[in-house]
Parts: sequence; C-alpha cells; structure tokens
Amino acid sequence: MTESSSVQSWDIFKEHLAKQGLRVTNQRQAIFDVIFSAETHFTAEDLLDLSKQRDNSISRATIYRTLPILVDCELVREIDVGKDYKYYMPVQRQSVFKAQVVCSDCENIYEVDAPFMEWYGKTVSEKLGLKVDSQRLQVHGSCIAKKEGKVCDKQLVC
Amino acid sequence: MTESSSVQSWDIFKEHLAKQGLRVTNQRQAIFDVIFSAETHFTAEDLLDLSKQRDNSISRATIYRTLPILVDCELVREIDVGKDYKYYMPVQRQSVFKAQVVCSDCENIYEVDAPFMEWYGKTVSEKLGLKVDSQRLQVHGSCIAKKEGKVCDKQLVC
DNA sequence: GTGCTTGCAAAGACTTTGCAAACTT
DNA sequence: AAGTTTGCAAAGTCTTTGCAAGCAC
Repeated sequence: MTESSSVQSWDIFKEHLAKQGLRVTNQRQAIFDVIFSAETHFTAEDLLDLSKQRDNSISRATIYRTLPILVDCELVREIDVGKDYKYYMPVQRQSVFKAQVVCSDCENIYEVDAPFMEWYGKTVSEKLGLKVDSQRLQVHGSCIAKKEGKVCDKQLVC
Repeated sequence: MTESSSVQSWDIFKEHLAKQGLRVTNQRQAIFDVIFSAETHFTAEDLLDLSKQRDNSISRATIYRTLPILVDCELVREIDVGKDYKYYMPVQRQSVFKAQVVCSDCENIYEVDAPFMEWYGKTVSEKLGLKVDSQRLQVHGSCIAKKEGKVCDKQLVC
C-alpha cells in the first residue's frame, strides 16, 4: 500500500461521508487508518483490537457501525468464508474481478484475478432474467506443505 | 426428483449411517423424506417446520444435528449466501461443478453448470501450494422483470 | 443391555440496537 | 444550537450443547 493510494482512499471515504450527511469523527479516522496500514484481511474483532491500540475508547459497537460504511463505498470488501464471523480487507484499486483462495490450514486469504467471471456471471444471469449485482468466487484449499510434514503458519506463505 | 433417485439417496444415507456407527431413527428418516420430496432449497427453520408436519415431536436440535450428517455424505449441499442463516438443498446426482445464482428479489436459488471451475480452482491453488478442498461460485442478481414493474414472486421463476 | 439419540432449555458466538452523554458542523 | 455519533450493556439471531429419558441394534 503506497501512501498515495491510502490518501486517495481517505478522500473517497471523506467524500462518501459528506455525501451521506455523516461526520468525520476521530473514531472513524482511527479505524480507517488501522485498516489501510494493515494490508491484510481481518475480522471485526481484529479491527477492534488494533483500533484500541490507537484510541482505547473505541468500542465494538463503533467497529460494527463503521465497517458497513466502508463496505458501502467499496473501500473494504466483506468476505464470508462460511465461518460464523466475516473477514474484511481493503479493496485494491483496480477493476478486475477477484477470486478468493482461502487456506484452511493457515487462514491466509489470497485474492487472484478471475477476469472470466464478468462474462460468466452476466451470461448466466441474463438467461435467468436477472441483473448481476455481485459475484463471489471462492476456492478453499489446504497446504500441500503441511501435508508433507513441513511448516505452515500464518506468518508464512503456504 | 424421480422415485428411483430418492431411493438411491436413501441407500447412501443408510450406508453412511451404518459406516459411522450411527442409527436409523424415525426422526432421521422423516427429515430425509422431507428433504427429498421438497426439491428446493430450504433453511434449517424451513426444514423444522416441514418435518414437524410429519412428526410433531421433531425438535430444532435434531434438525441441526442431522443436517451435518447429510452434508457429510454429500446428499445435501450447504449454501451460505452471506445471510446469517444457511440454505441447504438436495444434491443433484451428477458430478459437474455447480454455481449458484441467487436472486435477491424472490430468493430463488438456481444451480447452473460451471465446468470450467474445476480447472480454474486447481490451477490457481497449485500455484499457491494448496490442494483444493471445495469451491463456491455465487452470482447475486435481481429480477429484471421486477425493475420493469412486473411481478416477481417466490412462486414464479424470475 | 449398551450406547447412540432425542427434546428441552440454557448456553454460545457474533452482531445489532436503545439510550443518554458527547461531539461534529 | 441541531442533529450525528459514541460507549455501554442489553437484546437478537442462528446454532450448539449438557443432561436425563428414550430408542436402535
């Protein structure tokens, strides 16, 4: 994450807040900062912990109230991998459709290009009389390294 | 759903139970029957309601304990569309990878072939050192008919 | 008879919400 | 000053679990 892209994102956020009649608060600013200096995926609880380090007064409620705003303006993507909590991650500023590859051993989530999805989703939906709103493509896998008795850890690439 | 395919599914279920040292109970039988005479997707709560019509003593706990068994032996597919409850549907007895097209207006869930997924998932995963466990491809859309002021209802195909 | 199953109700896990105080504009 | 936003704690929603009674094998 370059500084300029983070600045650009902040402008998008501020503009979105203004447009919705919402306010720029210290809490929202801190939460934004945490997200855009992290670069990885995180849960609401992760975000709460990290945010509290910047401003201990930030509450769980504010985290849960702020995340939907960031998802709304497409600065953050919500990722549901079937667990009972969701992951979030800063959206890369590019328009290629992304698939998520989720490693169940080390909890890594990779985002990879899946450009064919745009065509596929559109074609299939139109046949059914639907207009595409969103798409999700997830591949769940497990570490080959781990199966061979080698290390697999959150810190390492599988 | 032809009768023969339902019978075949029942054999798979019975065999799976036996293999795991589990027992054939009236409740499991009733739940199985409900699922394989419904043909559509359903939630745990839907299943509870329908099952209670056959056997009013069936409890929510039993529903939640039985579903994972059916998912295990691949007779039922669990579908998480991002809501806080899950959908389930009887698995078609064929091996082509299926995508789900979810209509947010009428809550229909269509399953369509996505044969390319097998290749895609495998290729992408191997590059990352992963072995594919499962994949999910979902397209979320909304009714074109409804946008044009026409009817869109659960009963109708969008 | 042994030990898996069940229903019930309570517990869990994550997320949402009502309210009064605090803050942004 | 007017109207958002916040933290807190309680409430919600779906799902899981402990337990004693009941049932399959």
